[in-house]
This record gives sequence, structure tokens and C-alpha cells, in this order.
Amino acid sequence: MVRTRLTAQERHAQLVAAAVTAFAQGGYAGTTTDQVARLAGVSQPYVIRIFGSKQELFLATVRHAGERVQQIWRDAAAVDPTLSGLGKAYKQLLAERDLLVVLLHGFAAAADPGLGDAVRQCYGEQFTLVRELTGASAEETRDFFANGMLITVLGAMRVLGPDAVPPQPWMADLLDTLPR
Amino acid sequence: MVRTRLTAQERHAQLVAAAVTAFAQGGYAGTTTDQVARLAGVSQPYVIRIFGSKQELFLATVRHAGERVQQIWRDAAAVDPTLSGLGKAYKQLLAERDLLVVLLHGFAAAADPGLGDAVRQCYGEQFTLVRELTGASAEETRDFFANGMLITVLGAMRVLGPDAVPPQPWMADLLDTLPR
DNA sequence: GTCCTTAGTTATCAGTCGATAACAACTATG
DNA sequence: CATAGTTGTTATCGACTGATAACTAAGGAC
Repeated sequence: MVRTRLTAQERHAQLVAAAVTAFAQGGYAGTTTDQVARLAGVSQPYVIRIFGSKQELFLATVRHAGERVQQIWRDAAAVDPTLSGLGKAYKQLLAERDLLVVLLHGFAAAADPGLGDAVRQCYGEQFTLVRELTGASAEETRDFFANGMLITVLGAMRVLGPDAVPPQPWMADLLDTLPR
Repeated sequence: MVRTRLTAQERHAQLVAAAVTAFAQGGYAGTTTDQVARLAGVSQPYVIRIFGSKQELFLATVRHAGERVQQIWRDAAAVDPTLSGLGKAYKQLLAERDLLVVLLHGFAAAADPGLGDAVRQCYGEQFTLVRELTGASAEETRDFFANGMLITVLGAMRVLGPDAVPPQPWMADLLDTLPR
């Protein structure tokens, strides 16, 4: 028998996955709940009924992305608990570039009072976790996050990632220095 | 005599200044042309007539911010043409935090076909200029931009800058390592 | 003073978007 | 089969927003 309906739990997860893709492209204000709904193959009002509001949908999406990043770091630290080890795990994160970019859009939208606290907490947890896992100094950790942020922004700019634009000369110089 | 009217040139500059403030807070999609107009004390249709469209207004704003950053770096390099010298000029940039944040919103909105090319060109010019001014290696320049991007994002998140939120423990560790 | 260019306004619209309400259909259980 | 709970839809609304059009008025040139 063909499964037509999903449980609310399954649908919730599917919608968050669709929202990662949609919000990564347009950001919070630049993405409609209808775009997310169409990506998931459901109607727009149903998205609202599951999450209550667009803001809650976005928050669930940012939290999901943050938790996924943390999990990848935990897994990496189990093998090599150094900044270098976690840095290599970035390879995985670049493969799921939308995850990083949706986090960036969260950071950028943090001026919105309804989003700011949740977004800052998300980033704080990441920073704390990396220090716990690696025991690295604050300075080393800052450089780690700085380079991660650069990679993320270059991804959002379509300089890095699956659908990157044709490379310009200046990009080559920059990209050559990034960890492989 | 009281000046009531401005020349188109003066008004143009005033509107770009207002747009820096407005777009820094809400980003491209999250800011209305009416918000910019009210900030400048003119009517919304007049903003559209001067710039043609919201997109052109945003592009003019991003270009202005990019040029201002470049000018600050040129001035700094005239005194101390090293990455350290340009880094110190960041103090000035943090004082005009909206300038940095509006650039970030430009990078984040680069997935929009109408904005991407201009935004990438803006970033490429910055990268190239810094290398020309300092003669630094690609790797050193990458670290320079990575830390700059981190500072910018922390500004957008209201962790850094004039209207920063009350600091959390993790923020203190991070902020202590940033260049003074 | 009159005229003409330029600065600026009000009125208005067509499209979009998040949200609500009412209804329909599937599925498990007894 | 009946019925109750859950999954999903269509219809619709009110608010908002970018853009257009038509009008008004300042101020320099002659």
C-alpha cells in the first residue's frame, strides 16, 4: 500500500528540510511560506498551521541547522578532537551548503527582536561546544570561526558551493588558500 | 534664508545615507522603500523616482558602502601599508557599523540574480585592493578578511557595536581576542 | 513679472503575503 | 460499519508594498 499521508512528526521534519533550502536562497524576509510549502508539496496554510507562524518556522529551521552542525562536530571530535579535526569536518558542511547559509541568514536577521535571542544563543552554543571539544584557546577558536564565517559568506555569495558562478581571477587567489 | 529644497545630487546622497541605516537593520527584502523615505523626510514615490527601483537603491547603497571601506583602507595604507595597519583602520569601520552590516546584507542577498554580480564585484575589488596596498600573501589576506567578516556578522547579530545586547559569558571570551 | 526647469507631493493601484476559517478525506479502533 | 481523531485542502481576507500618474510649487533666467 502506498503511503499518502505523513504523521505530523514526519511532515514537520520534511517541512524543515524544505525550509532550509528555501530560506538559504532568500533569507527570512525574502522567502514566502508558500515557497516552502510548494517545495514540500503541501498547501501554504498547512505550513502555518503546523508551525503557527512564519517566524516559528524560521526559528525551527535555524535551530535544526545549528543542531546538525553541532552533531557533525561531535562526531568529528570523537575521532580527532582538535580544531584541525573539526576543520576537516567542514568538508561535510560544504556539501550541505544550505545548512551553513541558512545559519548566516539567521545571523543577518538577528536585528529582528523576535529572532535575535534565539540566533545568538545558537551561535553561543556552537562557540562553547568547539572550545569544549578541542580545548583550544579563545584566539584559536576565533580564527576557526572567522574562517568558517568567510566560507559561509562566500557560499551565500555563490562564490563557493554547488551552484557557484564562473570564477573570477580574484576568487581563484582566495579559494586556493581555503582548507581542502 | 532657509534651504528648503535640495539638488538632486544632494538628495541622492542623503537618501543613500538613510538607506545605509535602514537596510543595515532589515536587509534588502526586509526593508521598505517607505522606511528609507521617512528616514530622509521625503515621500516614498520620490525615492522610487530618483533611483528607479528598490533594487537600484539597494545597489547604490552597497556600492557606496564598498567605496567608503576602500577609501578608509587607502587612507590607512598611506600611513602604514601593512595588514596590521589596515586592521587598525577597522576601528573607524566599527564606529560606522551600519556600513559593514549593509555590505553583509548585500553578500547575503547575492543569490538574487539582479544583485549577485554587483555584490561579487564589490567584494572582489576589496580583496584585490587590500593585496595591492599591502603586498600580503593570499593566505594572510584571507585571514584578514575572515576576521573582518566575523566582526561584521557579530555586528549584525548585535553582539558588537553601538546597540549591542547585554554580553553573555561566551561573548566575553570571543570579544577579548578581537583587535583593539 | 513671466516662463521654464527641476524638486517634491498626493492619490491610487495591482500584486503579494501571512494568517484564519470552514470544510473534506484518510485511517485506526471497536 | 460507524465514528472519532488527525491529516490535509480550498476559499478568502486584510494589510502591506513597490511602482505609476497626475498634480503642485520653488526659484533662477531673461
